[in-house]
Parts: sequence; structure tokens; C-alpha cells
Amino acid sequence: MDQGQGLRHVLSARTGDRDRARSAREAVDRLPGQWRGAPGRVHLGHGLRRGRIDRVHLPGHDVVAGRRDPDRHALGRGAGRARRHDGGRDRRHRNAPQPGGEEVMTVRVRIAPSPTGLVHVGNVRAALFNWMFARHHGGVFILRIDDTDIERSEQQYEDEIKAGFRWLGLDWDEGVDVGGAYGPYRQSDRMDRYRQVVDQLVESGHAYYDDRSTEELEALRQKAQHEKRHPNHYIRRPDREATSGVVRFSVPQDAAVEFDDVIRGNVRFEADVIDDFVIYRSNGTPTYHLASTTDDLDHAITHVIRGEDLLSSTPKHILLSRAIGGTEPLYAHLPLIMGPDGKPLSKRHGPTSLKEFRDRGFLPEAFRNYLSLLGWSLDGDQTVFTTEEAIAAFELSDVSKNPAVFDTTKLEWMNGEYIRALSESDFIERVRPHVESGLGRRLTEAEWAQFSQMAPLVQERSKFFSDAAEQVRFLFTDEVDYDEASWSKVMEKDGVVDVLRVSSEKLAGLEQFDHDAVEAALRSMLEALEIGARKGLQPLRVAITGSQVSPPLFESIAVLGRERSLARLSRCLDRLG
RNA sequence: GGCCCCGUCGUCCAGUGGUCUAGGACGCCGGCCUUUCAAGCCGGAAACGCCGGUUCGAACCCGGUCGGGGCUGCCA
Repeated sequence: MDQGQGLRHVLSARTGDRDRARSAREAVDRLPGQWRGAPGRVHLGHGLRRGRIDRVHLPGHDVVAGRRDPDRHALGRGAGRARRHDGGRDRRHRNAPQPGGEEVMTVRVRIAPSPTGLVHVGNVRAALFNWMFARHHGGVFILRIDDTDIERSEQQYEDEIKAGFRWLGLDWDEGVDVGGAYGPYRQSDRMDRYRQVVDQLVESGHAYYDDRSTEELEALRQKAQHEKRHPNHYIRRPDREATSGVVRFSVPQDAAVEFDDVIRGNVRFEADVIDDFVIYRSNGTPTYHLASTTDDLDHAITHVIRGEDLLSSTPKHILLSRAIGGTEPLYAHLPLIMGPDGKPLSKRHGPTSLKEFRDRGFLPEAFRNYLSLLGWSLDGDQTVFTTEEAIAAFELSDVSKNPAVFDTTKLEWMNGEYIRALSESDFIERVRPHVESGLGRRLTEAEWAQFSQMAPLVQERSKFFSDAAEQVRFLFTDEVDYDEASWSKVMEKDGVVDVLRVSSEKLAGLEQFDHDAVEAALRSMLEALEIGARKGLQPLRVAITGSQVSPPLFESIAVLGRERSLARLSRCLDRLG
């Protein structure tokens, strides 16, 4: 088969989709300049009205009110998406900035991993979606490091996280290593700022010091539990004033917190189920809630796109935002990703390190494609598509609400699609390090020439690069190890000795030793012994490659060469007595 | 226990009141091709959790129920 025909075929069959994707991209491009989001054109303070985030519309930009928004039809999936530029135009008209009215806003999103371990694929998917969202809107994608847990944060994890994102192609416009106008982007570099915010909150009465012991707190939780109330119902400002200990945020009890999640729609929390949470530890460091919220505000984040595990923390972040002041971001909570057992992924469950996938020889483009399908889809029936197509079509409001299971089998299939779509030379170049590490040694140029002859056959049979190494192992070892099951199933049968013997004679007498000659020789062997190809060639396959599963035999023998092939046959004859 | 989120084939998605005898993909099963294995091609099995309600009509809207998940830390 023509190498790569598979994917090319799929791609070329999609001209219509490409056109659509292009028109979507153009629609974005046609947005008035101030909406397009040139980095740096950020204005704070007016884009969103405090407490009314559900009313803010960013033109051409899937904000707001999720499923209940009647406008959704104009920007929704399927046909709606195809009509996107029309809908977008309507919106622009309706929402065009009025003279002296709303300010300009650029999409600014971030991924904020905490370097206390490796990122699991759930976080990677969150990074991907943030990145695609930013790229779709010509916005800014920021990499922040949430290392307020000084006890557990480690530089090594941060390095590995960054390496993983780079491998995946998720380039960040601002953040650690690359800087930006809103830096620093590492929380440990912003301790003074958090201290300042805490002082301000205590000063304004939004927060208070609390020196109660864990026992006291535990008793309050027990009490609430017994009364079938929310466990933190009684975690409120105590009568006695403290000047040390932790700092808690004082949650106003007069109003529920309600917000419109871009993915989930309206979500409401009654005030009494939100505890007076700790914002500052007694060791002088901010908690996640405080640091993250402060950063989002200071960094002018417009959309907080994160895992659903943070959904129930969101009212705290909203309350904090209001108390600190500034422009509240919109929230979008992604469904969680589960392991094959249906249990959520975590730092010790399921695939964690991108490095593993890289080492096994997954292609970043395939990985992106697969990951984008977890909680989103380009349309009803297209599963293989380029990242550009995905970016052009990506809408937050199209993101699914249900959890997804990470399916390695499908990932492997998809990676195989991408591998087969590679040009022969790309394949050889990219597979090379995997072959060498699989073999445990460098290959000589002569050996590479041999590999290159086999490459197309190996490429077609590889789901990932590291399994290519296994397929050609027989070429680069002197003594093949015979696979036990293969040997007993194939070699311990009548007639095998004849097959090996006659084959040896025929191959030995060849003038040319190439694919066609080998094939002719072996076919004449089959004729001479009056035996079918299916039966007659398997013993040779095992003798040559050590296994009943291998790349095509004639090519394998031709590339192995006469001397080594004959040696393997005679070795088997010896072994068979 | 309390609060919040979610519920379409085994898995990932499509589906936004009639065109759904529910569509695509992976996987699975069968067949073709065939020197093995892949790939490719053809075919097949496979799902709207359940109960009510609204409606002429519901996978789609509402309620309940059951099930799954998250949070409930001086982790994030």
C-alpha cells in the first residue's frame, strides 16, 4: 500500500470539512481587531461586571449561560457551527462596543500545574483545551506554576511538566521561562503579593485570624455532621479574636453564590454550605484558593478552564475575587478523565507521565488528536483531524459534561493511523532513536541501510515507534531467540526438516539474492515438496525471525542476506536433530 | 452524612421535540484478500439506567428514583 494513504485518504475525503474549518478560522480573523485579541491589548476593570458574569458576551466567543442561552443556536454545534460566521456577525452587531461602553478584552487562559508530582492526562487534557481555546480566539495561553505547597513542590517535577507540554506542542505565550507583562508566573515568587492581599482582606473585614486547634475545629465538624448539616456549617468566625494562626475568609451568609459555568450552565451554592476556608497558612504561605484567585485576577485571566474537581471550590474563588476586587473570570469546568476501571485518574492511578508516551513512541500530533476527543468532538463522524482543524472548530460550549475513560487501545489505533501517514523518510528519521534504544545499541550505517529497506513494511505494522524495534530485532542480532510458543507450534511438525533443507539448497544456488529471487526460490521449494505457502513458509519464518509473527518473509530473508539466512536455517536443522 | 456535577453501544463522541426501525469511531465477531501478523475491503452483534409527567408526538423538556463521580484539609 502506498505509505500513508490511509490518513491522506481520510483527509482528502474531508474537503468539505476543511472548507468549513477554514471559514470558521476566517470568521475569527474577520472579527474587529479589538476583539481578536492581539496580546498586550488587555484592558481591565470594565469587561465584566462584578456578580454579573452571566451577562457578559464576548463576540464570536462562546461565553456564557451554556445550554440555556437561546443564542446558543447561532453558535452551537453542527449546522449551527457551520453557520458560525453568520451567527458571529449577528452577535457582533448586538454586542458591538457602545461608545463609552464596555472595554476591550482579549482571551487570556492559563494552565497552572502544581509541581508536587507528575501531571496526569486529565491535566494534560485541560492544558490542551486551554491552549486550543486560546489559539481559536487568538488569545494568550499562560503557563503558571502553582507551587504554594512548599513542602512537596520539586523543581524536577516542574521541569518534567514543561518538557511534557513542549513535547505535546503546547507552546505558552506567557509564563515561566518565557516571561510576560504580568509576571512573575511562579507563585513562590509572589509571596509578597499574597501577604499584601491577606492584610488587605483582614483589614477590610473579609478575613480573620483563627487560632483554634484542630480538635476544636473537628468538634464543630462532628456537631454539624450529627445534625446532618454541611460538615463545615459551623466553621465560622469565632467570638474570640485572634492575631495569629491561620487566616480564614469570612463567607457572607446573606446570599447564595450563583454562576454560569460555560460548560455546565447555572450552578448555585447556598452560603451556609461554603465554609470559612483557610486562605493563609500559619507558616506564612497562601493556600491554593488565595494564590490561584489572586493570580487569576492579577494576570487578567478571562476564562478559568479546569477540571470538574474544582467546581465546588468555585464559589470560594468567586467570593474571594469580589473581596479582592478586579475582573472576575468566567469559569468552565471540564469533565474528569477516568482510568480503564472507571476510577478517576490521579497521580498514582493511570497514565501520569507524558514521558512514558513519548518514550514508547507516540506522536504528539496523534496524542493531541486523541486527547481532543475526550470530552469534545469536531463533529459527528470525523475522528482523525489535524490540530489546525480542531483549533478552528473548538468551542468551549461544545465540551461534554460527562466523564470520559482514557482508552489506550483507541489511542494506539490513532497513533498507528498517524504513523502510517508519515512519509517514508519521516518515519525512518523519527523511529531511529526508538529502534536504537530498543536494541540497546547504536546501529551502523550499513545496518541502517538494511533497516531502510524494511522500513515501509515495519511502518505499516507499527502502532507506536517502540514496537517497530521489536519487528526488526531479528535483523540486528546474531542469534535469534526462538519464541517458545512459535517453535512448538510450527517447528515440531512433520516435513519441517525437508522444508528447511530444500530451502537451504534453493537459496544457496541463487545468483541474485533479492526479494524476487528469494520468492522464486522458495516457491519452487513449495512446488517440489507439494506443500502450500501457508504451511511451507511458516517454519522458515520461525527459523529466520524466531517468531511465527514477523514482517513479510521474502523481504526479511533478502535483507538479512544469504550468509546469515543460511546459517539460521542450518542452526534449526541442527536443533531438530 | 451534607453540598455540587453527571447518566446514549464495552469505550469515546453525534443527537437540542417528529427526518431515530438512534449515526460515526475504537474494540469485538464473521467474511474477503493473503507467506504470518498487520493494513485494507465487506458484513454483523452492541446503547437512550428506571418510573412518572408535559405533548398529537420525547433520547431530547420537567419531576422523582437509582447509579457514578467530585468536594467536604493549614493538598491542589
